[in-house]
Amino acid sequence: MTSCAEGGAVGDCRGERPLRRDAERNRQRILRAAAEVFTQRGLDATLDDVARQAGVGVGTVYRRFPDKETLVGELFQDRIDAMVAVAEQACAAPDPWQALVSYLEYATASMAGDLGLRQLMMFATYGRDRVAYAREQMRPVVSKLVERAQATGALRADFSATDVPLIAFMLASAGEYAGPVQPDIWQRYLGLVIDGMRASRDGVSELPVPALSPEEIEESMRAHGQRSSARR
Amino acid sequence: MTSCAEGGAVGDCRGERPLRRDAERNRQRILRAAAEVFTQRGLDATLDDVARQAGVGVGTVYRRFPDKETLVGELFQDRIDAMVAVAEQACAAPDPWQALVSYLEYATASMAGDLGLRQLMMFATYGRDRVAYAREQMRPVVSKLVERAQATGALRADFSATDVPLIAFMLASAGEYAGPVQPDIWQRYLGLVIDGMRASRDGVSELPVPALSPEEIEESMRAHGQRSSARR
DNA sequence: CCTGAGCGGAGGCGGCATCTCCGCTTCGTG
DNA sequence: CACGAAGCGGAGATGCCGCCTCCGCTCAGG
Repeated sequence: MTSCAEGGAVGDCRGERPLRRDAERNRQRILRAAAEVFTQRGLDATLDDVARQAGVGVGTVYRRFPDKETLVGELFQDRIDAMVAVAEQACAAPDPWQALVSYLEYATASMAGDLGLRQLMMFATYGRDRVAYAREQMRPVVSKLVERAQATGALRADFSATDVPLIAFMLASAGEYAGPVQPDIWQRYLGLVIDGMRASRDGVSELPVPALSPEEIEESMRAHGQRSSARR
Repeated sequence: MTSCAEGGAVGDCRGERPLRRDAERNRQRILRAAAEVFTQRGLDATLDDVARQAGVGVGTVYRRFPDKETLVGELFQDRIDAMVAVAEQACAAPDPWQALVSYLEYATASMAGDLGLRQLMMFATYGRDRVAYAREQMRPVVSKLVERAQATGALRADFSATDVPLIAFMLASAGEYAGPVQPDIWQRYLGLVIDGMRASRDGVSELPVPALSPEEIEESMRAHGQRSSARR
């Protein structure tokens, strides 16, 4: 299918044929649109949705990306990489407790703000090995983060490195529910969890975000009902 | 459609016509099967699935329950009621802190063990007003639970009654992820959160469940991948 | 100006969930 | 026991939806 491998023609052909300028522009539009759509509506979103959002025809999308999986992969690769990179940076921070907390916050924020990423990381419908590899890289780094924090005595001893991804996912899920109404509510529960992670404490640290009001809860429920019928 | 309202026949007819014995038996089977299926696989499960599980034909299901919504409603009504009832019972407990914790545990356990209930309560695709009504009833009771626990000084002052349902949902979501591998993992994070809810503490309370091993996390991911492709 | 890369979007295809229909079975009553 | 009605099963009608293809037209750019 490659345009040049056919007849054993001239020279090396593996360089990307440079793509006409308008085509390249469309490619970028598609990428941007896909990011937006998958982030907000999750991986269930249609490539037709992406096309509409990008303002191009479906055909254009499929010409550029052979299928959904490829597009999703290309899109989230760097976001996953970032996850690993931030963990490594955190390792270099001076205060081990703060380092762990920051990382947890970063991980949660990423997943809370991005339904697609959350689905990708936790339910592996698409980039299984990609994600598995990232997780593999992450593991020792997070372990180190946890051990160090425990060594200073700030982190409770029964906390485990594997708790980190699960907590991030869990908090992000809370955010999912309240998403349309108060997207940052996860910060409140992260605060709570962090206080629970301390080896000991006197008093409490202030929760960064106010609780939802009963009306807001009600509204969340309504919004979710609408969304799931509108989306499907 | 009622069999008796047709011709202005004898006496009162609103009593349920008693249903032949085998039919009643099947009805029960269906109800039991539906409970099992919706609990384990969520509200997306098909009525065909329910029929298969019950060992009856689809037709039988549809003859007894006009549509999915009716069946789901009938099924979850008492589970929702139980949620309210337990809250009220908790109010009567002697130790306010323990009462709140017990209720939180009960609510989380219910949702963690029942995907259908979780979807029903949080995403309201089906019994919107039923759930809304239950929530309405629950609200003052939970408020009381929270206020009392705060009055004793055990519960941090910035905790709010609306945090209760969100926390339950959040913890249950963690359980959802680890479901097939370690269904009780939510208890671990409930422990963590509870320690975070205390106004102050010295040291930590033991977490009731060990963390997942890296292998178990891996396995969860794999299981989820399979499940979502097998189910759809 | 002219050529082919690129475009759009209708529509083919396959899959899936809901619900119906009708010939056969079973209950239970006279 | 016999027979009418209640009940049953499950193939399949129906409608919907997501993925992807195809072909006639457009327009970038040498």
